[in-house]
Amino acid sequence: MTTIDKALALLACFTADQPSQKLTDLARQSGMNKAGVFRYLSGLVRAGLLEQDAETRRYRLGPEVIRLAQVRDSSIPIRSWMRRLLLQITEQTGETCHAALISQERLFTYMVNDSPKSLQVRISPGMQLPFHATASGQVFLAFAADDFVACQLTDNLPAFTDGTVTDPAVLRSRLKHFRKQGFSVSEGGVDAEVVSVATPFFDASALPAGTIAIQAPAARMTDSMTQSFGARLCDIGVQATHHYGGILPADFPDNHSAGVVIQHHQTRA
Amino acid sequence: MTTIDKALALLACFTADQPSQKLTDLARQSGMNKAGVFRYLSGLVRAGLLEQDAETRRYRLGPEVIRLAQVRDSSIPIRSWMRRLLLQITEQTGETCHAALISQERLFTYMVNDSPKSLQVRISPGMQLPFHATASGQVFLAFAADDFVACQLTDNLPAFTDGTVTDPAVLRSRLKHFRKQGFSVSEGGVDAEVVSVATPFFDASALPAGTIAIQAPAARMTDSMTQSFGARLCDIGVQATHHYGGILPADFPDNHSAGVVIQHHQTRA
DNA sequence: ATATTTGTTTCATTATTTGAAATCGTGTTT
DNA sequence: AAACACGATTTCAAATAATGAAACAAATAT
Repeated sequence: MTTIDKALALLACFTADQPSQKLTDLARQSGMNKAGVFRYLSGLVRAGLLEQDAETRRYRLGPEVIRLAQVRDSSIPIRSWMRRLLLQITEQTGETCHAALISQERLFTYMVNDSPKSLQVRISPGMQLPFHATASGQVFLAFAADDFVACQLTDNLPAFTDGTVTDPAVLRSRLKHFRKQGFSVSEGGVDAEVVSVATPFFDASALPAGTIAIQAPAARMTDSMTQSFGARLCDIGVQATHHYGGILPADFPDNHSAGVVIQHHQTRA
Repeated sequence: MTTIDKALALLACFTADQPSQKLTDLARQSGMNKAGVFRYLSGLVRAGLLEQDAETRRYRLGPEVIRLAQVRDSSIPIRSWMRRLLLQITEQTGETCHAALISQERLFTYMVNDSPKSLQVRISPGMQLPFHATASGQVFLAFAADDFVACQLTDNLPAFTDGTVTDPAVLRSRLKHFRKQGFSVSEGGVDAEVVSVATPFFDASALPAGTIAIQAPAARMTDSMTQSFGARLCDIGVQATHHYGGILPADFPDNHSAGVVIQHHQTRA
C-alpha cells in the first residue's frame, strides 16, 4: 500500500453521515498511526480537498472537491440530463425519485426529486445505499459482476427493519428475478412502510454505473402500480444508459419501449 | 514537498478547459518524471478521484469527486441557498448571473443562472476566472489580503481584449474604489461588449469566500443600471455571507440594506 | 487546580519513492 | 510486411521520504 493510497483512504471516511471528523477518530477508523494521519490530513488540506475548522479542529471536505465536481460535470454532464429524467418520472408517477451512482464500490444517492404530495418519502443526496436492503442496491447487484456480488452478499448482513432480508441465498434468488424483469421492487428494506422500485443504467462495459429509483409510501402502492412504475423506469434507464455513453447488457429486457428499440434496429440495419 | 503534495498537485491540472489529460502532458505540465506521474495517477485512480478512459488512455476526474462534493454539500449546503439568491437576482434584473468560489487561490464559477432574454451572456460552471480581468476577480481582490493581491497583480498580466486592464497600478486604484462602494464594474475585460457587476461574500475570517456577479450585454446597460445592480448585489452578498456562516469586514458598505442592518444592531444590543 | 484527552512535533530507523532506461503495445509509415 | 514512432507501463539500485513511539502543547473535563 503506497503513501498515496493511505492518504486518500482517509477521504473515504467522509460520508453524508459523518461529514466532519476528528483526527483521533480518523486514526482509529483507518487503523493508522496518529502522526501519519496528521501528516496525510495536512497534505489533503494543502490540496484543498479538506479544510480544518479553525475552532473545533475538525476536518471536513474542502472547496476543491466542489471545483473538481464542476469540472467532471463539464466533461461528463450527467447532472443536466439526469435532472430532466427525474422530473419526467415524478411528473408521470407523482412520487419521489432519485438517482444513485457507484463510486469505490459504494452506491450513493446523487440527485433527488421530491414528490409534490404532502406525504412523501424523504431522501438526501450523498447518502450511501446498502446493497442488500434497497431496491437500488439489489437491482445494481442483479446486473453486477459475480465476484462483486459475492463480496457484497456476505453472512451477517445488517437488518434495518423487521422486513430486511439478510439471507444471501434468498437475496440471490431475488436478484435473478430482478435481472429477468429489469427492475427491482423492495418493501421496507430500510424504512418500513416504504416501497421502492429501481432500475440500473450502464457504462461502456455494460456494467451498472448507477440506478434510478422511485420511492413511495406503501399505503398508496398496489402491485399493478409497482409493475407499471418498473416498466417506466426501465425506459428511463435505457435513456440514461444512452446519455451516459454506455451499452445495455444483452439480456436487458427491452420490451417496455418497443418503439425506440425498433428504431434502433432500423438504423443499425 | 511530500509525495502526497506531488500526487494531489496533479488534480489541479484538471480544469474546465482541460477536463481530460494524457500522462505525458501531465508529466510535462507538472514538471515531474513520467514514471512518478504514472504511479501517482494510478493511486488517484484507485481512490476513484480519477478514471482512465479504456480506449484513449486519457485520465479524467472520477465518480468519487461527485460523491465528495455531495457530502460537502450535505454539511455546508451552499447549493440550495445560492440557487435561490441567483434566481432572485435574475428575477429582479432580467440578466444572467453567477456565483464563483475560491479554491486553491483560484476563482471558479460555481453556479450560473441564465437570463430569459434571447441576447444573453453565456457562462459555464467550473471555468476559472482571471482575477485581473473580471468583475468577480477584481472585487475579490478588493477585499482580499494584501499579500494575496500582490501575488496576483504581477507585471505581464494577459490581455483578453483591447479593453483588458493589465497595469497593476491602474488595477490597484480601481480595487480601492471597488472596496469603498462594495461592488465592482468591469466592461470588456474578457469578452468585449459585456458589462459585469460583482460583489463578494465572506467567510468566518471576513475574507472573501466567493463572489456573486451579473453579466449583461453592454448594449442594454446604462450607468444608472450598473449602480442599481451593484446595490442589489451588495444586499445579496450580505445574505450570502450570513448563509455561509461568515462575517462582513468592518468597512463593507451597509447603506444598501439599511433595514436589515438596523435589525442586526437591535438583536446584538 | 489537576487530570485527561486531543492535536502537533521530533528523530533515528526503515521502507518507500525515485527516475533513467528498458519494455510493451498500438498505430503509422515506408 | 517490416520498420518506425509514440505514449504508456515496468524494472531496479540509489536516494529520499515515510514511519511511529514518544515527547510536547493546548484545550477540555473533572
